[in-house]
Amino acid sequence: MVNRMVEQQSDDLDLDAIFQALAHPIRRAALEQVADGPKSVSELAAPHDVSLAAVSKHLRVLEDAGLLAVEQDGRVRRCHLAAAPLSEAFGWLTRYRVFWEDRFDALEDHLEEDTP
Amino acid sequence: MVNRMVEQQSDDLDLDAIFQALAHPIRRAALEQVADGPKSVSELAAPHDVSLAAVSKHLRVLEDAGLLAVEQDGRVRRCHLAAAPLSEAFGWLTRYRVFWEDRFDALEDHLEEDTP
DNA sequence: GATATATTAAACGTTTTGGTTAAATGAACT
DNA sequence: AGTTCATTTAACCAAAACGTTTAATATATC
Repeated sequence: MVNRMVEQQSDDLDLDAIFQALAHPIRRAALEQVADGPKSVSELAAPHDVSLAAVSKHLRVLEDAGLLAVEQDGRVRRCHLAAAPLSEAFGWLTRYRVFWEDRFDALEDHLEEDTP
Repeated sequence: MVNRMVEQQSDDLDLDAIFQALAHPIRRAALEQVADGPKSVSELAAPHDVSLAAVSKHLRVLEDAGLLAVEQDGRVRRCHLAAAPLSEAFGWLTRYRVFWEDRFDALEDHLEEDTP
């Protein structure tokens, strides 16, 4: 019980950072870009109409959320997708899936699930 | 093609608001609370260690993101879950599912998917 | 060694976020 | 009518987010 609360709390911290990271279009775009393969910071910045420094900061947010893995390669930083934390966000959302998929089954499922 | 870009842009606005709404523990908790059935503002505020006014603002954020539907019932506001927009966030995440589920299949699937 | 390139750091300004307390609104109860 | 209850609004504050421009840093290249 205590265990569960502690676990939830740390998950919360993760989820805060993850959802926050996903809440900006440039950062979501960056994730889409690296999903096509590793990209340098400049490559990631190119499509966006903000300064390179701004993009650099966005990438830091993604990195801090654990969504972007960066590897130094000479003077270039190769950014690649680290998707694992997304599964946490996905997992959180999954609990609500029944609520938009089938409204009637949803209630049943939920009640059963919560009273084992 | 143009259609897709326009669509994506409006989705972006939604996703910004949705992910932003999910990025705070009190707001996520509120959604969990209303998932158990409609709740008044006071009921939603009770478990949290902030003022009622603060919770009221959080609920407004959820409402603006379309995640909370509020219905006036006398002097009480009945808040109930509006899960539909969550499917948008879910949909966005789904594209990355393969990246954390099976790393090798992921690349294949992705490449196939992107080059029909 | 000098210079160009890639990226971050610093300093700064504006807007948004998240919280507070106190007052306002509006429905319900006596 | 007056009071209590549920909730929001207003005014305010501190911190964070997001952007800029101008250093600084470190690696390539000539």
